[in-house]
Amino acid sequence: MPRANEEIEALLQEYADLIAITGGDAFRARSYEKAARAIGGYHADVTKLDAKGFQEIPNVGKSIADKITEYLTTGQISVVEERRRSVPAGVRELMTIPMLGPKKAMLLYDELDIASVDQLLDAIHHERLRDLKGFGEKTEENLLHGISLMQKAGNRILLNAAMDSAEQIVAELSRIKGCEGCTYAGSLRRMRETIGDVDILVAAEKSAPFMEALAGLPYTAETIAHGDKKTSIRTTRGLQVDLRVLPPDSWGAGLQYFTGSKAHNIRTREIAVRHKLKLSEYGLFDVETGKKITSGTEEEIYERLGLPWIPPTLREDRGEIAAGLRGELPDLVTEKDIRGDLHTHTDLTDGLAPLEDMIAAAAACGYAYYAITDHAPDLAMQRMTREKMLAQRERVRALDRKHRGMRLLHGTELNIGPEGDVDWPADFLAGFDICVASIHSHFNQSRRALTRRLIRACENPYVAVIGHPTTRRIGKRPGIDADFDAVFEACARTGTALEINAHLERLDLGDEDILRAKRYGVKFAVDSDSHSTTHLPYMRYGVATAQRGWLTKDDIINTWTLTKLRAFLRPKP
DNA sequence: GCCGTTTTCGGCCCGACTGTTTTCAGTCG
Repeated sequence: MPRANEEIEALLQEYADLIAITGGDAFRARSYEKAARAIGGYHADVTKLDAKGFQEIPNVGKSIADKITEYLTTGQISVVEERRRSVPAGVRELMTIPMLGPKKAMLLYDELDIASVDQLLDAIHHERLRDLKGFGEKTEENLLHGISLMQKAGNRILLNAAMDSAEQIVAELSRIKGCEGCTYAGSLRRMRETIGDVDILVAAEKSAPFMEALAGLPYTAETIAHGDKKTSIRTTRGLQVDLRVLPPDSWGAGLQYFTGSKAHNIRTREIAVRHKLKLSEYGLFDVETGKKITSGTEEEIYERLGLPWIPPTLREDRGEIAAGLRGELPDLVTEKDIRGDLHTHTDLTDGLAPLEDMIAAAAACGYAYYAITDHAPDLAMQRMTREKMLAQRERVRALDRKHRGMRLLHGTELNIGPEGDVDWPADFLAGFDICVASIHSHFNQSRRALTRRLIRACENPYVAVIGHPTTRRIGKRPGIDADFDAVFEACARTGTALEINAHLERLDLGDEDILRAKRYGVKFAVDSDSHSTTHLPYMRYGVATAQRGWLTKDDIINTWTLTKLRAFLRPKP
């Protein structure tokens, strides 16, 4: 279901992990990692390339090209299968725990036969790690913390992974004769940042053809439940998909019910009760007569309850019902309001695509303007220099207006150091059209230090946007512990925008922080933080997150005209 | 395993932090 590029990326990444676990050449492991990333982010579909085309992908040579060919013809890569046999899958799973890399994972397996997270937990609780070389009390504590973080994320998967599966299934089921409507509902329709399982709804008179089709899809690994009204399957990737087939005339009620959230539905049902009505997945009914009033569309149901239609991204019982009753729902930003992307990378630093490719892909998104913001030198691994940056600027200037008239902004993503200072002095920063500044390290400073650090960055006259403000990685790392109310206040005071980073592991700021920040009058920038042309479309998830934070286009600087945006980007007094 | 202003070998993003050690290995961004 994901495109072949992603399948191969996952396989090669797995191979790299297996090499690292079994103590193979670290540089060889790294080669596979680099190739995996390059293939995953490559603009062209590998199934459309020939063997020669594979080697045009950066970091892919003869050996890896052969492995791609093998995968496309046989569906697997034999050396990966071989290595899998010598290392239990659970050992690799251990590596997903923060602080646990290949060496420690293998040591745990070799010495203590630990090959799953549960076994590790058990061993920690029985103090069996104490005698292991390199493991101490603090390590145990960190492991427990890491495991609890993972378990809090549970089996939920990232938004785009669920969306890819759902859209594919919807496309398949929509083709079946008798389908009068088909869409996804649940937390996916509400665009929550992680998804537990996917709910698909179909409107049709007969359910059987749809149930059978779902059970028979190539990526269906097992059927969990199979009935008249509902079928549940698990995909080969472990994602649960529930399909419900509704009679066409109860489409609206079903969609409203299965979209949720539960808390939102409780509110709507309470309103129904007050109107002497009953709302269920089958429709809106008169309590006394039992007669159905309406069920065809969501709009009709909300209307009969005295409400305007409420966008799914707002249905979290965060005041949307009350706002709807007052007629004060926000006019939410949409993807077509976005005029440009203000945080993107190229292969000059850690991006995968050359400048020209990124710009062409951005122009194809229909943007009026686009900012290139490669990393600055304080992220030492990026090896940035003033000279490289100035040379890039010349190329950017030369490409200005050359793609569908799209205007280019030359910017940078600065690193906010431990004391809140950034890479370059004022005179050099003044040469950029836009400076995004973000935290990339020293996450464990005190709350006071972190707060001061972010506020100092806001106070820098050249910093226009704070990138991924909390620096969380969903399911991997919590956000930093800063006093964000103080930061939001500083952003509003200094005219610094906060980013809504659309990277699926970040979605940072998240919806709840956005709601809080908005109350301070802060402006936002919804950015993809693309490191490849294939990342540009993730903008949609940033916009959805902005919607979940109740933002309108006035709140978001990259919906503004270039003139208005440039005024905002001018150095602060 | 990939790559080339270093060109068929010999490097490979670099530095810092952490917890363990008592001088460093492992992990991370």
